[in-house]
Amino acid sequence: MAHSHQHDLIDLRAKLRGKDHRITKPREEILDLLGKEEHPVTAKTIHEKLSESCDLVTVYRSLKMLESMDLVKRFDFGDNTARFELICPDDNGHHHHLICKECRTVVEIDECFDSNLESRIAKKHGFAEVTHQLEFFGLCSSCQTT
Amino acid sequence: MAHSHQHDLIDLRAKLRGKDHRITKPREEILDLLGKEEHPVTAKTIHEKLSESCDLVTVYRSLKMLESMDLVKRFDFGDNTARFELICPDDNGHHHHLICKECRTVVEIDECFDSNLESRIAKKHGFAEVTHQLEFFGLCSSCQTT
DNA sequence: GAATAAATGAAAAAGGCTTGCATATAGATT
DNA sequence: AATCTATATGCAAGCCTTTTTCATTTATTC
Ligand SMILES: [Mn+2]
Ligand SMILES: [Mn+2]
Ligand SMILES: [Zn+2]
Ligand SMILES: [Zn+2]
Repeated sequence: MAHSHQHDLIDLRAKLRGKDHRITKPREEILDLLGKEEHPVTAKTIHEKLSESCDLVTVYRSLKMLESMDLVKRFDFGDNTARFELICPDDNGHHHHLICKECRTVVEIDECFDSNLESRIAKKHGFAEVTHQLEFFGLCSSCQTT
Repeated sequence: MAHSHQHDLIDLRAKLRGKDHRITKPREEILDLLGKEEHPVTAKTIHEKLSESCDLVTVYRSLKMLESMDLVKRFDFGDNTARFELICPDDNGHHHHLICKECRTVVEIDECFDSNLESRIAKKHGFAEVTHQLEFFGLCSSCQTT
């Protein structure tokens, strides 16, 4: 844990260098915190979990910056609240979720549709750099028994 | 146009009857207006386009009601603003969009991935009534030349 | 036409997120 | 280690979408 954190920080320094971006306590701690989360979390949740507290505005600004550096990815579960997840190298941030409409339980999904669909759509409409946002919604086993 | 509107209204009456829901001018006109749109529109846009104006709150309330009756579907293009589209019978409201990250141009997409993916995911995690939200984002041909 | 349950308007507020500006601090320079 | 400078932060204010409250109006039933 301590080591992987150390590693993250080295990576972070490398990524931020030359961009005139600084390593600050809030940014460190936000990354650290995100590294421990299993699912996307809201800015508010992050703010509440910070041990060395900072302003909520700083959390928003940090997240925006980390997102722009491709260290963090933003997800949208359809409740008017952005959620953030650390981008991990194996899926490069590209994965999806299954969310219970009732209790809001989240399951990480590692499957995706065939990429041909996306490239076909891109080509058909002359679009470039096409990506997608895909989330599944349903009723988890507990919530079905109502 | 006039006829299809008439038809919509008959449908509407049928659907609302028995639910203690009433046919009102704002609801009629919102449905009428949505029937003319090619892409999802925001509550604000709808409000601005209403000829017989009503309060924006009424637009929100009407949309929520129409959504709950499965007459209208809500979409999320990732800009913190809900967009609404009339559910048309041929796709039953299930379709997706391709949105230009730059100019926000919207293309209606009628393709989707194989439904096996969804049922596999549902089964694997014990979820029921699983649906999905899928939107594509990219750069349209005009916006690529930057 | 009267009764009644639902819908509306108006004002206020909630909630997420952003902006402006003065102050503090990271990282570079000496 | 002290200094410098651009970047980051805190705080207050504001923006924007959406919701809530409550008195009034209106659609539908009888
Ligand atoms: Mn995830
Ligand atoms: Mn559409
Ligand atoms: Zn559930
Ligand atoms: Zn474009």
